[in-house]
Amino acid sequence: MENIINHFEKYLPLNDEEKQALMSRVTERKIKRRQFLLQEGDVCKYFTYVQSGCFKMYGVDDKGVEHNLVFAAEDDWISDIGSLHKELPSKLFIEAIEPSIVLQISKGDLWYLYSNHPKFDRNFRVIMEDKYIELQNRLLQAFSSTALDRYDRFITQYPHLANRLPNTQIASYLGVTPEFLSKIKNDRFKK
Amino acid sequence: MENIINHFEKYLPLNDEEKQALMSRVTERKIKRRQFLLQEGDVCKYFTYVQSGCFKMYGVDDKGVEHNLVFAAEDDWISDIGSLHKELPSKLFIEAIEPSIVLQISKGDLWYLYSNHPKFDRNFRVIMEDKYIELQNRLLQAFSSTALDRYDRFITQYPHLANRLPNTQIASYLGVTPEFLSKIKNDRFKK
DNA sequence: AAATATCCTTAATATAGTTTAAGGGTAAAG
DNA sequence: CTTTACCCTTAAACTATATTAAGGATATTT
Repeated sequence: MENIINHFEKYLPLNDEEKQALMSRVTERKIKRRQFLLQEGDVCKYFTYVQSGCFKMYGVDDKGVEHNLVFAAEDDWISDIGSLHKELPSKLFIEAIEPSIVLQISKGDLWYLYSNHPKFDRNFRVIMEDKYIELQNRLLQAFSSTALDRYDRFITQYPHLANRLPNTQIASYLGVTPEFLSKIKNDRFKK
Repeated sequence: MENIINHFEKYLPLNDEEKQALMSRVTERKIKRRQFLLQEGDVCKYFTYVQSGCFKMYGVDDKGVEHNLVFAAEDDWISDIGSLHKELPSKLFIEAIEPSIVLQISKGDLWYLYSNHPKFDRNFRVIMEDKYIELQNRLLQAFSSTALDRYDRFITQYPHLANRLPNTQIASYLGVTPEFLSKIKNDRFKK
């Protein structure tokens, strides 16, 4: 629980009342490797804070191939925002890559925090903005640079993830096959 | 001015005081074709509502090729959120594709509206969410479907844009060259 | 209305990335 | 501690898309 409080206090200090409100609205869960927080067709019910472990959020195409949209490790958030806010069935999966511990806030509790403690309003808006910016950069990269460039940037930008994740997951994030990523790494090493 | 009020009232009705606050914080500008609202290296100063006309927001790669991230036509918003909120130099351009009329809100005025009229807070959060969802879908598509599929979805999802925009702009949005888009369209027609 | 700039198409050649297949290596689960 | 499942690599054949080049068609600007 301390982690999530520290997380918010990176932006703005919380008073005791706010800490209390947050802690009472959050549910801790232990998640096994390969367990799902969300499956395609279900409505996303929670905004999830990752206390420890690691998750991927991905879509599956017609051929059954998975495409990783985002990873979330310790001290990060994960949710299908679209499904959560509009209460529509998700097209995505959220799955644990490692055994994990999460803190979840339901949509109702999130609304409660927003309207009773405006500080959370601002905090969550900043979180959303950061996520938006991340996606925008990713999209620009996807269109304007080669797979090798994207790999280079990935390992410099997310070194903690690059070490932990199997290459097959990184390949899916970069938008290439594992075979091609293997080739990229080999070519890169030779230089 | 009526347009922007109608726009907000799609979500929630505004009272006179709110309408007044909005109208007094908004600046109308006439923009010529090819005029920029934002250029790479500048800090994005405004959240812009498009009353009439059409804009593109794009990045330019090492080779000088433009990559369209989003379009915004009548009754839509456009801004480099990252640059606006963090006050950092943008890596993007926002340029008019047609002669346009816009209503702009500065960051300061936006903050004023948020803190004095909570309804705008909710409205702008919904706008942001919608933009986020749009980007997320676009990213998933970029990785999981072929250029032909992306083109098909584009013309069914944005028919009003598909008619108006030159193919070269659509190609840049889809992430292909104009030559290849031309081929796609030809193949598609033959079926 | 003329002049200029931009846009669209076609086609040949080139390339980044995929597919298929197969063997060996590593980590998870019983 | 063994077995099963997953992961990584290599390489050859294949495919979607890029590049280059060039001519004709539309718009915009003068």
